[in-house]
Amino acid sequence: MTDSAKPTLMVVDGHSLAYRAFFALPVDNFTTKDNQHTNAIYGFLSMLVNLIKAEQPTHMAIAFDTSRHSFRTDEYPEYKATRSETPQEFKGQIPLLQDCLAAMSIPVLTQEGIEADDILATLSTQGAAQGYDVLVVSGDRDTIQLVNDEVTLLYPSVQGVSQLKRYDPATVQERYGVRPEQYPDIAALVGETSDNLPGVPKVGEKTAVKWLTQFGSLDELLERADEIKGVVGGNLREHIEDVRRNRKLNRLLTDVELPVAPADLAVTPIDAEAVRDIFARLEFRTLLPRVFEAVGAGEVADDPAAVVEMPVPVEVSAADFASWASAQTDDVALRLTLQSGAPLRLGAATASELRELDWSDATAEVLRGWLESDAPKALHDAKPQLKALRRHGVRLGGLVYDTSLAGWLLRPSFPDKTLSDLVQRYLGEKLPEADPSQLVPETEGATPSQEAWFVRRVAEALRADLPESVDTVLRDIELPTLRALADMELAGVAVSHEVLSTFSGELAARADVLAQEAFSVVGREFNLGSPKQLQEVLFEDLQLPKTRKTKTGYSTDAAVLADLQESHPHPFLSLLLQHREATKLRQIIESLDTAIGPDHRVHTTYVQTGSQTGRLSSTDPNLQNIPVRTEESRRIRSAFEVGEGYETLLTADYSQIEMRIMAHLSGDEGLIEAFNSGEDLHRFVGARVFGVEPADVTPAMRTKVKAMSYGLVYGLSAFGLSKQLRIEQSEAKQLMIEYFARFGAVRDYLRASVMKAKEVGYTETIFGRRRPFPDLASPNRVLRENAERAALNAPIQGSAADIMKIALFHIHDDLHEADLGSRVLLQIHDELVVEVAPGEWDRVEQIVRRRMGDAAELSVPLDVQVGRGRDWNEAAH
DNA sequence: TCAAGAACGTA
DNA sequence: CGTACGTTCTTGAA
Repeated sequence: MTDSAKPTLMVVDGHSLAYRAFFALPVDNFTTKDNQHTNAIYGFLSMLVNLIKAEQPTHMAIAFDTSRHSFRTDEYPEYKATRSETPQEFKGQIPLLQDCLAAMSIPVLTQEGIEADDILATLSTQGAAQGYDVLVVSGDRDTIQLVNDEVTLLYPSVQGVSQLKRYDPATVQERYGVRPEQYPDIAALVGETSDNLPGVPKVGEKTAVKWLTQFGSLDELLERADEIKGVVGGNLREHIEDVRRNRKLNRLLTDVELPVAPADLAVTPIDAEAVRDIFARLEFRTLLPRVFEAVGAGEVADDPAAVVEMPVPVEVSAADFASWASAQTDDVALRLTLQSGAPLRLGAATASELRELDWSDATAEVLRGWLESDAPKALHDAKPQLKALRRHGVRLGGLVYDTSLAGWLLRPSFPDKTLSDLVQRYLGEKLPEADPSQLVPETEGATPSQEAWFVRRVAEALRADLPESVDTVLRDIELPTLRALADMELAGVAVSHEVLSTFSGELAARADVLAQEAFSVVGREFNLGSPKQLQEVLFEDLQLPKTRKTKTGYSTDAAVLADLQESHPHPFLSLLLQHREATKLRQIIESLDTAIGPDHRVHTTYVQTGSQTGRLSSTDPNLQNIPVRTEESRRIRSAFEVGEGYETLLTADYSQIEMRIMAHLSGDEGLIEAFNSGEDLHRFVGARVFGVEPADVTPAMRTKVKAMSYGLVYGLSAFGLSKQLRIEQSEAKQLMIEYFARFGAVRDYLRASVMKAKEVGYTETIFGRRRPFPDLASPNRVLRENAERAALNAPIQGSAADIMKIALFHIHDDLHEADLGSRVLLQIHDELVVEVAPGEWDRVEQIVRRRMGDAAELSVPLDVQVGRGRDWNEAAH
């Protein structure tokens, strides 16, 4: 504890601590929407706030290095020369950090040619002499020399910047075995690798301390260096000049001419407005109250925009609700709470009023008019609420905003899903929630109208943040898609339990037989599903060669086993593969079977915010990965049947949509011609690449260019291509050369597209959907190259997803508007499954073909394949 | 009971 | 050392 009578001067090495924060905090969580990295700033400020709160300094300053150049480099050019280049992502944060400090009225000190630590040394010396308790905060060990009875060092521990270790003379003595002012002597002898200051070989801390204790001082030691015996003695004598130089360089300057004295550094009130501004720009929400709390000055409440008094919820009758809602001109935020998919209570919020009521069939009738009208409504995660209303015969109209979709569009990589997450991130507040683990919660959760009020405010914050193109995607693509998805989920798809269970029985019997055979081949029984036990059998019992390494052992995946089978044929391998196949299919069937509802249909849930690219995902169960590749596995698809009261299933899929998008985006004339020629794509490309007539393209040639074409979309390498095609890397490389010789614009486009992404920090689809890629600027090669491949793929996969969504909601809306009974059931990325009502085939087919074909205006046609059948398998063409 | 990893299904 | 997903199973720690 510091003496409360004395003022406390805190001096901080801004550079070294921010640098530590930079490496301690994951950049992913600290990147603004315009891709400014903020991890170092956040980490530093967070630490500073904690320090201020704990230490209550009366005077304060933060020192920064100006550049790497200093009087030390003049003296010894190699000083710090081995330090790797400071990452650009770090450098860019320093000016912003200094802006923050300026707003917080904390003096920032820099001096040309002088390092931050010299400034600290000078101030701490002056401060101690003038009767201050001094706290030096630095990540540089050289500052240990400053410690004395008046000066305490706070040094970050290995755990990171949040944990500071306190060094007073006793602690230094205990840790290093010498007095603080002797520490530089040790450092001089041992050397400092990070500063590129070599010391005496074979001399570590232990030896240095021993010598210093023995001789009393460094000068004495160097004077009598010939008294030291052995190899280290020789080393010392040989490196005596290095030691002198080190000692000279690690002595901190205590007489730097500074424009300020300790007395000028008195803590002054912060500029609340400026802090709020810059924190908003850096998207720091939670830090703001912490800063205000720590400095105890400037109330958050002095900004009227920041204080938002929540109105009191008013319980109303359905009739009152209806007339109140109808009178609103602005958006109304809605929140319908549910219990097992059924409406419970409805809450609504405007900027100044909250209304709520219990849901019942009677309220449904009274509210129907307003709910179904175009009166603008904002919701969070509208889909389940839409579905609940639909089950009660209400079709919600006027959905103009969904904060869950908006939050995802702005930051597709963030896991923010719940309203609570968004309130935390965009308002920096906590959504009141009842503790679910308590029967009688201590804190009340928010009521529906209070939640709606938060929805409204989050929507406002998001509207301000969303770039225009992204807002267009929200309105013109995502919201209409949401309505279609709600209906698709409600409809479900008819699945035959009989077909599934027959198949499942067969597979179970087969898996048993295969397992028994496998056991007899190996000579013992074990769990075929356990990779661990499997490895024992493969590599110990059977003595097969070790395969590709995984984190936990050796891989036993299908590709590896197939390779193994080729090099070391063994009956067990094929039995194992067949067993895997049978059990996998059975697994899928079982999960599908248990998902069949009382209506004999399976209702998946489409997660609209489930991908980073704009695709949908499907869960509970996932209907987007139903097997199709093998003849046998397609029996599962034949269990997906046309439902009672409907005539047939229609499937429609885009052929090669991603390649078409690539042709469009790249403008490659060869590829565009390929799609306009009507020739089979891979045959056409093969003919060009191998210089033969299309008719003379062999299946092997076709396979190669097909793999290459698809690989392009994923950013594949010659290595990857060779592995995929099981050919030599040199041949793969040659294939790529030939390919690009004919389709060079494709390569040019892909290159340019990644370059552009590096520049602006995000990729964009044809329709303006964005995906940020902070890692494109990463100094870590693996991270950066992964980001490059993903950035290559994102506009292509994302544009395809946009196109399919546009087609989907148009079809959905057309069917509804034309009063047709037919309905879309499934979306599998580039395929739709439609249940066609009796007598509607022709009209439905026309709508589907037209809407899919016209979903986007590309420089190549969008080819749509349509199939028809009683079940999904039959309907596939 | 939970999380991580391996494996594998789809586009 | 090819993108994007979700599910199941085993395993080992809690």
